[in-house]
Amino acid sequence: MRAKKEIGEDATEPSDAGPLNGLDADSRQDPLFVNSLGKGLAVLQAFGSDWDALGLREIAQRTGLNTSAAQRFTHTLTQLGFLRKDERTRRYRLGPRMLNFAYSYLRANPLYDVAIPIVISVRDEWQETVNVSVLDDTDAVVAIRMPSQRRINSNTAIGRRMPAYCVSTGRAVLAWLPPEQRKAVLDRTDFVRLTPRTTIDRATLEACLDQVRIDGFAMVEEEADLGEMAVAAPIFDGERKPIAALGITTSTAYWTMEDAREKLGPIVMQAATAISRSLQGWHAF
Amino acid sequence: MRAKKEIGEDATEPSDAGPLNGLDADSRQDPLFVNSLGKGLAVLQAFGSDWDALGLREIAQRTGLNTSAAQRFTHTLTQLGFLRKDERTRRYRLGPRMLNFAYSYLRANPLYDVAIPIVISVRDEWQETVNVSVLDDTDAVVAIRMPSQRRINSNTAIGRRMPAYCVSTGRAVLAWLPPEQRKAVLDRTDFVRLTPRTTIDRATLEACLDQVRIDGFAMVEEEADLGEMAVAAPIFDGERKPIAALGITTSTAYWTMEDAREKLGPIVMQAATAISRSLQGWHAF
DNA sequence: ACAGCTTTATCGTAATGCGATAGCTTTGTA
DNA sequence: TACAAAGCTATCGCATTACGATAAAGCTGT
Repeated sequence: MRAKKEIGEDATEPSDAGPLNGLDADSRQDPLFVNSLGKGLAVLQAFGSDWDALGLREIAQRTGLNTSAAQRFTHTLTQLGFLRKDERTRRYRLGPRMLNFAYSYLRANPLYDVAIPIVISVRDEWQETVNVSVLDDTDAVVAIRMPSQRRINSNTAIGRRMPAYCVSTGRAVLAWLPPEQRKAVLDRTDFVRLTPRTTIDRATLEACLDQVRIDGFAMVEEEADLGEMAVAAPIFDGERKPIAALGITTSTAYWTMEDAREKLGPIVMQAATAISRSLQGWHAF
Repeated sequence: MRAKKEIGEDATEPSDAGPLNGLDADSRQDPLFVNSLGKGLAVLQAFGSDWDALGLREIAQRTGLNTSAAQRFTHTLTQLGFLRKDERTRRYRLGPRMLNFAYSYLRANPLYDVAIPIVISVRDEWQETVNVSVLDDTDAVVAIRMPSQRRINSNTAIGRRMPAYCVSTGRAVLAWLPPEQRKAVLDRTDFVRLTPRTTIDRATLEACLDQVRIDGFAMVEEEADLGEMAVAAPIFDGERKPIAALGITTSTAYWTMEDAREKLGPIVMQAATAISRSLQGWHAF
């Protein structure tokens, strides 16, 4: 009975195998993969943006775990302080300890220290929302965000993930990726039309990225959120790898494309360049 | 009973069964606690604020795991995208996915949406660093931070944790906790002298908290960081439980205590009150 | 090139997590 | 108020899963 189902090798086994219905595709044939850890993290990720707390049953449903497993994992996470439990309603919420991870990430990354003062001064000078996003595979993830007074899109916060192809910061990084990497990322990308103006045609996008390289910065108008436009320029690490981008997000109500191109383009380029300069000697991966 | 037999009906098993009794040794008393999850999260938390990536051996050392375990957990976390591995140096770093957790936490909490516009307007009007911290047991954890231009303490970022007793936001919350809760928290607190001016005497602190209640806000000067002073007022949930505080942090070079008390005190009180007002109907736990 | 150290791969073992189930608490409805 | 339904908690035997020792393979530096 040991056997461990080595894929198609179990002629001796009485044809059971089948309905093990492993919930996680990755669990099956990777002997180094610790399933319990994956499940536990899945529980944490089950907490979406809902304002109400989750009951055990709902957590189980969202993660695909059975009640017993959900019970064990919520219990463990509560003990460790990552979840909080309302003893009265018996529901769970994420605890402030979840912020620890962001802190560790930001502090362990020179990008944060270097970019913060620059982001702030650009924001204050132009009174527009400024952010720095890093590329994570096919997504652009907001790492720093300083909202302006007039346009506070509060559904954006640190950690927000958007498909790179349709946001300015994402495109700024994509444009400077080595060709084969750009191709690889776009191959993995799932092109979805987020607004009527989203570019979902691969060829169009590639042409756009080429133009971005010529311009030195990326511009996007209403391709991710209606009413928003953004301008972004790439940030490079010490090996000239594009790892992030600094972007200004504003409203189509305040700027025309032409104005933005003319005025904000040079601003983001300069700011991003200043950050890259301070990142000499840093190797990201 | 005996379910689980759907898979591979093996009656052949001689039912020897191991005596799993006894032998608890030092294993955890808690049968619901999933050790693997705890260890995996310990690995994530092993990444401190160092800028250099960690090798397997160092991770093992920091977490107290042996090499094999560290290997499994780093592997798993890398697969899941939480760690990144430099294939050349074979070292690990936290990946941007770590920011997901912060995003979920912030978005799932009405405090964030409500506080952001207020924090921004206070910051812009006074040109001082404004933040909102939530109480997590004995710690105050920064949840929102808008640094001013003139004082950018970049070693503070979202998620920074400070002992509640020595920071203004922490004291503002402690002061309004119900007496028995305040006592319980302080009982658990480890009083450490962070600067020469830190209050570490319990009685002095309690008197200070009582005064905070009278004043309506907390003031702290150089008790956590030299050269810094801060003023903070409590934020309440719908059940009038103090859950967080809004604070202004500034430099002793710009303000005297008297000026700050007179001018900033009312500001933070008003801002915090406005936030609390919008939090009616919200029950935190 | 060799020695020392770190990382990767392998594998037998038993401890750990699994999941069914029964008892208990809360919520909803008449 | 009582009853039913749903959700949560506690328990337990079993086998799957994680454990950790070890050997092989890669680096690093003298």
